[in-house]
Amino acid sequence: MSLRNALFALLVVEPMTGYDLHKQFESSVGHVWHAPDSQIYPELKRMEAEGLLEGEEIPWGPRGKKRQYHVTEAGKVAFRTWMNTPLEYARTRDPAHLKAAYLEWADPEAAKEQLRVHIEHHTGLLEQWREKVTEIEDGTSAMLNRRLSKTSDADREKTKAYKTFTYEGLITQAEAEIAWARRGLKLVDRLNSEQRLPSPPAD
Amino acid sequence: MSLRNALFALLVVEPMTGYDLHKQFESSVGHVWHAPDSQIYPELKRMEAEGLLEGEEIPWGPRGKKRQYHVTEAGKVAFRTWMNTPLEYARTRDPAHLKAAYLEWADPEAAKEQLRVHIEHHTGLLEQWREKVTEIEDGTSAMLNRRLSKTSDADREKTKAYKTFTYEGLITQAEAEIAWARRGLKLVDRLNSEQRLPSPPAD
DNA sequence: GAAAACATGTAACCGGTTACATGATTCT
DNA sequence: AGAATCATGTAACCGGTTACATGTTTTC
Repeated sequence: MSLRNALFALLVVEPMTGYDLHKQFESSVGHVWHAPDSQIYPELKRMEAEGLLEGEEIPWGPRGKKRQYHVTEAGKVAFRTWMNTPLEYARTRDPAHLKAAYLEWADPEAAKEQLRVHIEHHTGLLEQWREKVTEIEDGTSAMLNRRLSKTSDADREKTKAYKTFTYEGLITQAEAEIAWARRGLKLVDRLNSEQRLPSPPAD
Repeated sequence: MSLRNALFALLVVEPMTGYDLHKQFESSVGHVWHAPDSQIYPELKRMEAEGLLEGEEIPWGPRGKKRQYHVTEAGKVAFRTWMNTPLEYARTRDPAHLKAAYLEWADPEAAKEQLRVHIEHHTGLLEQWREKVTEIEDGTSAMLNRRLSKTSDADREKTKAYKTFTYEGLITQAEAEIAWARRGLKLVDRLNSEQRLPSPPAD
């Protein structure tokens, strides 16, 4: 049940509405967790019902209103407990590698196209993550600055360090995927050129 | 819908029963895909109903029987089509990295314990995958040998090469995770020793 | 004779996705 | 006035997990 903890992670920094959270999932945190609004709003209600959050009605314009949630003490305890509990590792389910294992069933061109898409996908991620690291280092991340402004001096360095550490991990992952797919492209070429050009007779 | 394609991948090699498939998911293919029997049997029935598989009742002992499935031509077309279609990349949902980003909320000891578990988990995977590569190279993989015996000479090298390629990719991933978590351990130590031992006065 | 492995399911549940639905406010 | 954004949901569905349920055959 990690959606709940992703929500905690954002709400311990500052109170937010469901819509604010939804936007966060589209950007920064969205890189490690994503959820559609249809999941966010009901979960917030459940968490409030369980006493982990407290919602406050805030007027918005002449007739509109919105509900801003903040984490209660019970909520902080729950979040801290989750943070201290080791993860359970689920068995892998990796379509990209499943496919790679049976690539002899694909047309060579289709195989290459898929490896190219793999490279593009992870190149896109890589760029975003490098940007994030730059933002953290330059102090130009709005979200992180808000978070740091509410953090004690002692914890400020930690907060930044762990964020950087996370993104560096994701960068390493992406780089590994790209390198792997590049090797795959060469492999497809090699396997198919050999087929067309059999080894010369040993005269 | 990749369970279906994982089943195809196994059944195009040779006919199998649901139980055989279930065992496969516990071992070799289980590294890139896993499914419990409660999912396998109904899916096989559905695939048969759709004409993608054909099941054959096989007597087993005096009273027992089992159902062995083989892929029909329509099934092969479906599998090949999937193999030629690029994957859609779903948005990430990565509990380990989500947690890492907020590690300042965990006790330092709990944080380190989780990084250690991460290392252990991926070390275990690494060992299994290295074994797989060795098996492929030595020709000691029973499953792969059965598969190769039904493969034309031209495709034999491809089959082996793509399998090796896949496992090498998984090895790189695991190594990256281990290296990352090791850096994390050092980071936790550094951040907490600094706290206890503030920088000496610049006299 | 007992245990391990073979063989095949059903049912309840759960987290997540997709599609649908609606209305207010702010910006241009 | 219209578009973009803010704001909040419901409902149907789907893939996957967990727990439950049952019987046969082979091996020791």
